[in-house]
Amino acid sequence: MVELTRKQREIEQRTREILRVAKPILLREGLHALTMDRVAAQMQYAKGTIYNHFPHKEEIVLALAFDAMRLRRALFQAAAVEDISSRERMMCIGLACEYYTQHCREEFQVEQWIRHANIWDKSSAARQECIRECEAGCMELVAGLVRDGIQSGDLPSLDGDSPGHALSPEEMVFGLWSITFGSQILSSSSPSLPALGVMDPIRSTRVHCCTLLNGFGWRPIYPVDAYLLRVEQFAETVLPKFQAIQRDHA
Amino acid sequence: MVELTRKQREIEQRTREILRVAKPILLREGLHALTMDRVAAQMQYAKGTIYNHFPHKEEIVLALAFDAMRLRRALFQAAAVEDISSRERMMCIGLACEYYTQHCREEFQVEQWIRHANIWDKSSAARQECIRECEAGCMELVAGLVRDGIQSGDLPSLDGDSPGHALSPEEMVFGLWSITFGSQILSSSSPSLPALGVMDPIRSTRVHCCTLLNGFGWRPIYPVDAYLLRVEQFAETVLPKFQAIQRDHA
DNA sequence: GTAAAAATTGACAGAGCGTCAATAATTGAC
DNA sequence: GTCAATTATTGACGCTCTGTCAATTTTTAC
Repeated sequence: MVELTRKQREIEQRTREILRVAKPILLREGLHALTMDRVAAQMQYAKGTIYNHFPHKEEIVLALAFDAMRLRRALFQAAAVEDISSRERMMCIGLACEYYTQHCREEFQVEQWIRHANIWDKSSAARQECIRECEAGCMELVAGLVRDGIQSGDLPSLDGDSPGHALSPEEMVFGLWSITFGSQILSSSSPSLPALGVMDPIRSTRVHCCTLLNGFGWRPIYPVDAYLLRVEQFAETVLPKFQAIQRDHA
Repeated sequence: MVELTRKQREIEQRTREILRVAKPILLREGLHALTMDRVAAQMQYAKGTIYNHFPHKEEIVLALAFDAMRLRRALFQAAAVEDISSRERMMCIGLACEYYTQHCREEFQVEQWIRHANIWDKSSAARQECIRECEAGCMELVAGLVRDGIQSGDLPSLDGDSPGHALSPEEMVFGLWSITFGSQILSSSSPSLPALGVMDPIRSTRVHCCTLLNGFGWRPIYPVDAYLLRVEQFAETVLPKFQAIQRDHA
């Protein structure tokens, strides 16, 4: 649509280059090591030029996080369109989460930075909006699955005949989101987890999700053992897909 | 035990005073506003004196967070000793969490700062240990309840007769911890939650915990409605206790 | 009362931030 | 191809915060 001059393309290219340079500094040495001076020096540009691209380093961090979230969303998307039952697609979303934390470690790590108040508050409304939208997109994908479940009759709805639960689709998403998110944060920020007796947080989280989904009455109801086996099966199917998506993203 | 000279008491007193001064700055204006110069000026001391108490501002933040966590632990403790069934005491722990996030807002907010990598990494091993210990203490309280449940026969154990679940006590704690922690973080860092359809995150979280506990097979098994009512009942009992603890803490 | 120990002070060096006037490069009209 | 207008680049500068330390004051112990 928009015609870009050579110069404009160059500038855009450099924006990407700045992110490429900033990422390892942030990941390996932390926020305090990421300085505009250093990025400029490493790229052989003057500091002012970097400031033309990003008004402060926090925006660099948020831009990196946005990239990371786009990868997450792509994984979710791939998981959500598998040609299987709604509950099983939900299991695949879980696998996407696992894949993201385990095999897209850098992206996962970068994503955490947006929760830091000083970074979030400092960044522009526009970029905040991008991120919110991406997050909402992920949530919407999952909520869509819940609605599919209700539509297909696999999942009793709030005002349906089964009084076993009392949650709207979005509230169910909130529960799954909380438990997945909570486990991931605890796993990544609490190195003492094994010492506390949690040997295999991934397996635990799978079990918890299964328990929650069973509790919602989402058919087919799985005994935990069967569920764990089924997840392993799906993992083999979707893993190559996830890998391809990760490769394309870079 | 230890005899303290007047001077030593003065110094200890001042350490507390520094925290008292720093807290509102951190809460209301954020980390960047919390500078040693400013604390010193506000207390009418030279900057060097403040540095005698804390080697950098990050330690001030961690000290504040430690205070906050001690309050949390005290609330947990009060909840765990209620003279009711193990499952019901677990419900009270949930209420303690809710109380902490809702009515000890400042403490909850301060506690979040320890998750910030730059703050955590910069602080001394000693203070990190204090915090870890306090966190482990909270976890241990909950794990104790799970063991009580198993002992009393209300909760089928891993190698027991009910194959309905497959988790160790610590893994169950991990699940409850994750969902509670996850909800709290999402609620506090995602102001768009209501916009996404999650109107009452506290109620949702209660339902999710109930679902999880039922899924563990923890007797008495509650239908969601009955559970919500029971929680409200308990809330009335424990609220005054919580309030007293909060008052004493200040 | 006095000497040793401990605490306090604030000036200072160092580092990063973000700005901006000066300079250089690019563009487009003729 | 030239030149004026536009746009991009530069790095020195002022500012703020950090953490240190030698000098000074206060406290302690005898």
